[in-house]
Amino acid sequence: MVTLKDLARITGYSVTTVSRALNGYDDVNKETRDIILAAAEKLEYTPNINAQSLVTKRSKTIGFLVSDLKRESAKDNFTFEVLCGISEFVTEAGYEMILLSTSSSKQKNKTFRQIVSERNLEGIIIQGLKKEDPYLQEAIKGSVPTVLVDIPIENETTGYVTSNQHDSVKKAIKYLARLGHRNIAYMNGHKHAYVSEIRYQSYKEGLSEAGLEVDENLVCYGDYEEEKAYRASLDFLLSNPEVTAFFCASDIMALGVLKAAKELKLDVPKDLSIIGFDNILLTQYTSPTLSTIGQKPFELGKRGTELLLEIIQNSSTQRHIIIQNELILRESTAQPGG
Amino acid sequence: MVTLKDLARITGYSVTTVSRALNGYDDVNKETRDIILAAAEKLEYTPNINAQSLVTKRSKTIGFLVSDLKRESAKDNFTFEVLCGISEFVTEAGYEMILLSTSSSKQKNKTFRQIVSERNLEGIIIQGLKKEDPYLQEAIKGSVPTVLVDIPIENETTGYVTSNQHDSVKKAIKYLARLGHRNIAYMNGHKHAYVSEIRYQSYKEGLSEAGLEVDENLVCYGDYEEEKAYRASLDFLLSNPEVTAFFCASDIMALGVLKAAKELKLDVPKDLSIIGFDNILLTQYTSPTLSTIGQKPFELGKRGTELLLEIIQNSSTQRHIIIQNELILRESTAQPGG
DNA sequence: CTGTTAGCGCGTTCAT
DNA sequence: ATGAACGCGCTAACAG
Repeated sequence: MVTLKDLARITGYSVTTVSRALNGYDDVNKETRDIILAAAEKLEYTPNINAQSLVTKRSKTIGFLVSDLKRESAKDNFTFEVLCGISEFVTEAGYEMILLSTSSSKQKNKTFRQIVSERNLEGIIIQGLKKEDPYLQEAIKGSVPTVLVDIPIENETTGYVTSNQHDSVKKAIKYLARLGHRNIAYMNGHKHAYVSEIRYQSYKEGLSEAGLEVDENLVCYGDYEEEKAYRASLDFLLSNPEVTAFFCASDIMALGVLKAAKELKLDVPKDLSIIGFDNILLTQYTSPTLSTIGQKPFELGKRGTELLLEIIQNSSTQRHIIIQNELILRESTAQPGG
Repeated sequence: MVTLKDLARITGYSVTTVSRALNGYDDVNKETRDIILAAAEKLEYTPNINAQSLVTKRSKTIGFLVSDLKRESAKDNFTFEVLCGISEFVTEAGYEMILLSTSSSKQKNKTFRQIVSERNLEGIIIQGLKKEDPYLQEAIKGSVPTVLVDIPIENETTGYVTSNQHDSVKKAIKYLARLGHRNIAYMNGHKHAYVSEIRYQSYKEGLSEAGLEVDENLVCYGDYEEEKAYRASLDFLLSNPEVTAFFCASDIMALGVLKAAKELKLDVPKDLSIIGFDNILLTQYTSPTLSTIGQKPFELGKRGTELLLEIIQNSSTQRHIIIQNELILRESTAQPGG
């Protein structure tokens, strides 16, 4: 490892001068700078960011905090796409990202503030934490620059990125209504997620705006899991034969509904239309292919990082960014009866 | 941020004593220790790892180096699963992981060694780099503890994790032969990946051991992309109607072959059997569902991290770990002709 | 323009 | 059993 001291020794200048030459200060002789730069290049000098951050308080590092990354999470390429988006922008900006996975056991030992100060993190992006998660609460109250994915809360040091879920869900519901569907069911996820609430509200508003009545009995809960959605919809479809369309808060649950429909010999879309949410890769390969609301998680990650760095540098004019979703129509939607 | 100095001021002891009490040295009075520990707990003290690493040279941080994480990589849940595995073990061991994504532009400015020393990384896990990647070469030659995923190279400071690709590919080929297939084609990926070579070799050996001749003309190249595999196999199947089975070096390419078969009105598996590699989620949802060789990327990540930490601590007895794959038979394989 | 001094937060001699 | 002094690699205040 080559240090400033090494460069100082070799070039004959003091550590201070070397530091200033390298950091582009203009109070250093041009020739001196050239000599130092040449030496740095030759020896492949890179500043030790840890040492730098100790004095400047700027670690050039942000954290990406996600809920417990277990084996099962691997299916969730939403998180991964967000991650890729973060990675791309963070690199461009000369920062690096550290992956933080919460686990309940860990939370007992370390507070959010500790995790941040341990490594001088300049900011944090949070995704997938449940509403009541203590880390989330701490992040919102604290003064560490934070960007939330899909959790619409903002304050002095907190911003968020999300998609126009409200509009896009309403659009999907109204689309179904326009096709002629009158009994449109909703498969919701668990109540720990902010998005469940938003999507549910939007579903109800969509119905209203389409002139349809809201019937609380047409709501199922699938916990964002295929298996649970499958079982829930199996029962549900049996006892509610009047339902001709299902809007699901996630594609994974839509797969469960699709499976249940097949089990019940219901033809999709002839007997039952299905719309999911996320546009996961699978939706293009099921049979029938699945209509869905497409999110752009990569963009969420990228723009979220952008926002975070703005908050860190105090150069942000706004505290939230909305990415546009798109309604993607495939084979799983049609007029009732075909 | 609460520091050792703060604790010293509050408890009335010196910084040195506080440091030793917290680090479990036994040359400190029990009462003193209790007082200090209580204060630390109360103030939620956490050591600043950056400062620690400056003096101990142990940053408690490893890097996960992957090839350019672009928007398209998001489909690749192999990488994500490896990531999840790393995350799980790294956390258990009190380490943290930093995500490093290479890009050719970045490589011009920074050498591998620089990336490591910049943040005092204790070790690196490398996945998905091409054979000729300069970072990979540097990693192997250098003295930074390194674990390679699916690249069988080992030396004093380099180890690897991989799966028993050799055996599992041969097993798949011999299975097809036992079903009665005589003309088994191979869809290879690009030549930049080590695994392409290994799988190709194993394919040939599998044929030989099954008493079948190796015909170089039965090899296609799909670059690990669905679209390319689709186009390559479309041509190929037209001009090689005797082929009744296709072994593919990845599921993604198997999807391309499946698409081509449908395009050509070939029934899978009656007219054409297909086996893929990876066991991606999609393989369970295609129609027909896809037989494949299942890897355990989560395990690769987890065990790889385990190995890396052993190399770092110099406690490793071996330098490589092999995870067992499994041949998963679904609907895309049958006897020729049905 | 350049060097000296100081200190970020921490662990580690070496005294006492 | 405890503390003073030093240094990790770096930037910043001040002097000259």
